[in-house]
Amino acid sequence: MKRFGSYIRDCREKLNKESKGYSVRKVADKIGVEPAFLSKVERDIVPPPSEKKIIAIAKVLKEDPDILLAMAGKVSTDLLKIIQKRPVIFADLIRKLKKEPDHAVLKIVREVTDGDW
Amino acid sequence: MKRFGSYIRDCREKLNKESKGYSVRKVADKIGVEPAFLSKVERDIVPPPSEKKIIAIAKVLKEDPDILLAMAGKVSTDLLKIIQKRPVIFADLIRKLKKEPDHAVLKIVREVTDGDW
DNA sequence: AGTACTGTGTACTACATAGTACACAATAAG
DNA sequence: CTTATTGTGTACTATGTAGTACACAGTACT
Repeated sequence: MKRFGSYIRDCREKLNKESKGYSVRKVADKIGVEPAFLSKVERDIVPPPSEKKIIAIAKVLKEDPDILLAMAGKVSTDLLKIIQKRPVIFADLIRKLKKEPDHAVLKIVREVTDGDW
Repeated sequence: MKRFGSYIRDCREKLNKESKGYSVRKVADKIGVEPAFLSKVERDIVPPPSEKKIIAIAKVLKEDPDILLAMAGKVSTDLLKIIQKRPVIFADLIRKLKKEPDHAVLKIVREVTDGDW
C-alpha cells in the first residue's frame, strides 16, 4: 500500500500542474508548517504530522481527511470520542462488521440514514 | 464522570476485601509495573498507562478492557485497524450512529449477528 | 520487639512526537 | 545577468509518553 507522504506529494503535484500555486512552500504556508518539514513528510523521511496538520492538508489538497488520517495510521478524534462514550456497544458493532463486505455495511448506513426505526 | 485511576482503585480494593492478594504491590507485579507507578496511576497523579498495561489491568481486575480504555481516553488498536482499512465507510457509519439511541445501535448489532443478509 | 508488608514521595531516564530555523544548490523568470 | 523561486540537507528543541529505582514511614503479624 502507498505511504502517506508519497500520496500527498502526488496530490500536490497534480494540483500544481493544473493550476499552479501548489509548490511545497505555498502549501506549507497554507498548512502552517515549515517548507522543509513538509518536504520531509512528503518523502516519508519523517512520520506523518499531527491530526490537525493532516486535516489542514486534506482541506488544501481537496482530499478526504478520513482517508489521509487512515494512511497516517490515525483515526479522527471525533470518531474516537463517539466510540468512547459507548465503548461496549461500538466495540461490539465494529468487531462484528470487520468480516462483513462493504455492501453489507453500506446497507446499514442507508438504513440509518433513512431512519426507518 | 469518574477518572480512570480512582475507578481501578475501587475495583482493586473491592477484590482485595473479597479475597486478598490484591495489594498495590501484588497487582503491580501481575501487570508488570512498579508499585509506585500503579499507586500514582490509581490516584490520577500521572496519566493512565499504555494500552498494553490497561489491558493487563482489565484482565487482573476482571474488568472490560474497552471500558477501561475509554476511561483512559483511548480506543483499542484492533478497532482502529478495522476502521483504518475502510475509513470512509466506518467514519460515515459511526458519525451517523452518534445521535442514535442505544437500542437502535443494538438492533443493528443483533441483525449483523443473526446474519440475515 | 522484630520482621514483613503496605502505600507513597522523590528523582531520574529513555524514547517518541512534532515540529522550527537556517543554509544551500539548482532551476526558472524578468 | 541577477533576482526569485524551488526543493532539500543539517542541526536543534520543546513537550509528551511511559515508565524505573530507591527510599521511607505507617500498619499488621508473630
